[in-house]
Amino acid sequence: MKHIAEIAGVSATTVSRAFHSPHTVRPETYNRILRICKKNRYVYNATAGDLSSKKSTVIGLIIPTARNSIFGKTIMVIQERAQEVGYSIMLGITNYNKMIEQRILQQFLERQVAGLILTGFCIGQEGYIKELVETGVPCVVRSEKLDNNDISYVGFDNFKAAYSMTEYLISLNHRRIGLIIGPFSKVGRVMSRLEGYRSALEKHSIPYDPSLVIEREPALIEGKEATGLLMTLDDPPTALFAASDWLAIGAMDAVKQMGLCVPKDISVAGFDDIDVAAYIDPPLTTVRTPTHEIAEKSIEVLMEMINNNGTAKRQYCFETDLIIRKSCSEFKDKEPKHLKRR
Amino acid sequence: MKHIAEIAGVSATTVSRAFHSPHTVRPETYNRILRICKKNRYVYNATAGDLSSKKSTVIGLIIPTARNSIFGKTIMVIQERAQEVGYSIMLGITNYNKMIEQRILQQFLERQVAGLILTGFCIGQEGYIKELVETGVPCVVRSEKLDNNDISYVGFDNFKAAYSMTEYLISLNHRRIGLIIGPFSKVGRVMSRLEGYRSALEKHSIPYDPSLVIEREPALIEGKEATGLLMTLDDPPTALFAASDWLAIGAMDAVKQMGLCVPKDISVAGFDDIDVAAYIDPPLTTVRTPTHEIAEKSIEVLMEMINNNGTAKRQYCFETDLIIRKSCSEFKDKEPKHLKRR
DNA sequence: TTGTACGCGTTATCAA
DNA sequence: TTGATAACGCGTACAA
Repeated sequence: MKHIAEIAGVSATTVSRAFHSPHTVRPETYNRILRICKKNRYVYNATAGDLSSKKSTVIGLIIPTARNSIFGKTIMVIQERAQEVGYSIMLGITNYNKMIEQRILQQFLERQVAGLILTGFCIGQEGYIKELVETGVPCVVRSEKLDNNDISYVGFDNFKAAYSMTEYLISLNHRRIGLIIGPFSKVGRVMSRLEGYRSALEKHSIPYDPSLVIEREPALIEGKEATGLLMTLDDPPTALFAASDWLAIGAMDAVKQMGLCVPKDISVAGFDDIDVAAYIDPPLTTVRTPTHEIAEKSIEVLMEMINNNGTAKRQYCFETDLIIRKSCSEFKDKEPKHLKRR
Repeated sequence: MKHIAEIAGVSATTVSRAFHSPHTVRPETYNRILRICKKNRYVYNATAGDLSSKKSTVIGLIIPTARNSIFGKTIMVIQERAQEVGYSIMLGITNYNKMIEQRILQQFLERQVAGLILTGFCIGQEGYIKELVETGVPCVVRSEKLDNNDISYVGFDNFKAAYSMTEYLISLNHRRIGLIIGPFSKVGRVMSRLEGYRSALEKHSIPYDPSLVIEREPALIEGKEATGLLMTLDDPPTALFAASDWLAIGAMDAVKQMGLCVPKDISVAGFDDIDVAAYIDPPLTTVRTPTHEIAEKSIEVLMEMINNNGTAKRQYCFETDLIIRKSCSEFKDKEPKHLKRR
């Protein structure tokens, strides 16, 4: 910049002004400066600019995994919106690991991010996050509904969503409902799902059987393996609720390979309503979460907080929908192959 | 830092040293400093540090879309490796749009990224990229095989991969092979795929029919729609080569909804070998690209370049594999329903 | 082992 | 409309 200033015969200050407030500099000078910048391939140093102005134009986005396409969508929406208002995205992936989450958070803070979008957080981090917020770091938690009123969030009710799917399965006369679920021991929103499942069972006086619940990371192969375990139980389930569509698709594959038929022999339900869910055979009955809306609202809220010094707290809880397709059917006693055999 | 220094009764320099070369400061002093940092919740300002040391510990990653799970994998691997060596990832998504690509590139440059990992680049950008490289910005292009020797890349031969799949379909006696393909008019590596297809046809003296080629962004719904178009042709294809698994899965769905059977009535082949490809019914025959290896090698090469002032140029071209599953079969005259009907 | 002085590339402030 | 000067928070060189 100093260099450009010399060539243009003006002060560095004027060059700086040419960038952030062009109207305050004489058009003539302005054009000359710009021309010289082009010619000398000058690139503005946003790092120095941020330092000097004590601002920041990067926001940190933390997600647990990028394998899942719902996070892909989220990333796209957020990055696009951020771009529009001149912000860049720093991305961190935790793998559901608390240590990594901590490290990334620390890294982002050191990088002076203007704000943070978290996808929930690991169990035991709430205190830390709260501290952050108190320090004045704009921060919105997405995909989760928090009890804490001090933290902004944009999410949905995981408990309720899982509850209603479980209840739907129960309404189909299922009593032995297997649950293949994400890392509930690590992440609050997944724990809420488990609680929703348990609560629905309880409501309908169905005893909770821990052997029907398997904790797995959301991936096809995990769903497949877990299903293998579940189906070899002495008293196997007649329905499988996989709290992630990937797990569900993996589960369906396992079931088919056992020579069983979905939903005739066993019902399978998912969670998320990813795009493929409708393309699977049979199309997957699942819970639709408003991924797109959440992503949009998250960045919107964050920008609002940034422009208000992190003061404004917003909490949005979107509705989820039960998407009934063809992978679940009513349980009729003794019909399923795997039960008959015994 | 100055503040911490005052409290600790040392100079700011010493505090600084306590962070990046602890061994040069007396243990006693070191511990005191660290304690005070904790107590005062001091967070290091990496932005200022980078500015001062004229280094940077963030690398820019540019991808066309996050919807595709192969990019998800890529992101995870790269972000993980980067994390390990203390680098942060800035993410940019171009949506296959040249203007956006330009803007993101510019933004990243202004942010003083230490290096760049590009997923190919839009047609017409090569000059710009080359300029970048000449300027000394460490830069590796992934997922593509470049003709240009001045640019580092870690990719595979898109031409060859498409060629061999097309040839495989031809070996199955198909002569009318529909091609549903990504934005080849925008992106070089997709164009290579198209050329591979054409070249294979030519080799086997099959005339190229433009009406059999449809350009779509890689998404389920696009594959579905494109297939609808293709199947209503006067002389419809007997095989569909979708140059992305998502397109292929969409295509299979369309085919099924027409009451046709894969592969009996029509063969469908994909590209990428995403995880679900094996879970679809019938399992998808596709081209496996070494996503994981490419991601790993990309970041490895980039780090190497960064440590060598961007001097070292590396070019890696990995092999792709034909994964033969069940979605393609030999074409026997007059057997397919949609041909019989006519 | 520690401190001083200076510079990194920009913006803010104030004065001209 | 423009410029001089002092920050911003840190690293580096050199001296002590």
